[in-house]
Amino acid sequence: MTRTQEGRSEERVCRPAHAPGLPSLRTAARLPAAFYERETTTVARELLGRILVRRLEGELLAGVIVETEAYGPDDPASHAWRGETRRNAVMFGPPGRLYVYLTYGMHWCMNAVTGPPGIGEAVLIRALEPLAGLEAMRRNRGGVPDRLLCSGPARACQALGITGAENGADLAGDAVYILEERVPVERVAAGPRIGIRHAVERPWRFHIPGSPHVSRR
DNA sequence: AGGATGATTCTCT
DNA sequence: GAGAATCATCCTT
Repeated sequence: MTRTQEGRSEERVCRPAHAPGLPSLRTAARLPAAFYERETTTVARELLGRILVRRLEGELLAGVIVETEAYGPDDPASHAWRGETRRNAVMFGPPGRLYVYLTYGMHWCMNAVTGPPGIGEAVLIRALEPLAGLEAMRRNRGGVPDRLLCSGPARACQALGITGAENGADLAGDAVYILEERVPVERVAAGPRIGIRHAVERPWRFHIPGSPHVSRR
């Protein structure tokens, strides 16, 4: 346990930014499009433990993906359910792109597009374990406890400064990218997705059990 | 042109 | 556990 400036007690949550064995955030290989061009639930599981990197104003922010949700195939809960529209068009494009949308008028959420072109499927990135650029994340998130910096799809986007401007970005590019190397993931838990009205029974939410950074403890 | 609707978060009880 | 905030998008007149 450590003490924050405000005196709250909280768990020590972050891996050392330069721990041995962690890849270089700038130069390490990124996941190729072929990784994403597979069954969406498989991609959702295998994104856990990968490092998502955000280049923001010359600074590198990063976090380990600890929670995801699969959307598709044949999924009434998916934005793609009623076909392609202007908002969800990126979902129907090539895999390995970022699909960013606005919900409730104020919250951005990000997805990794999966499956072959023409198929509208994606993986919602729901939570990250902050790894680098924590000062910027704290700034972007308004000084909440570190455990809450990226513990939800909109929180993660706010922490990383991801908005509609990043919609369609190539995840093998330089603005937002995901590394190929994976930190050890002991177990993966599967359960119902959060906040949806349709197809609530499908166990398409995946997370690393025990992580203090998932959206629900 | 207008109304309904969220893959959420925060604050309060 | 409930309610509000807040608006781009989508679907119906």
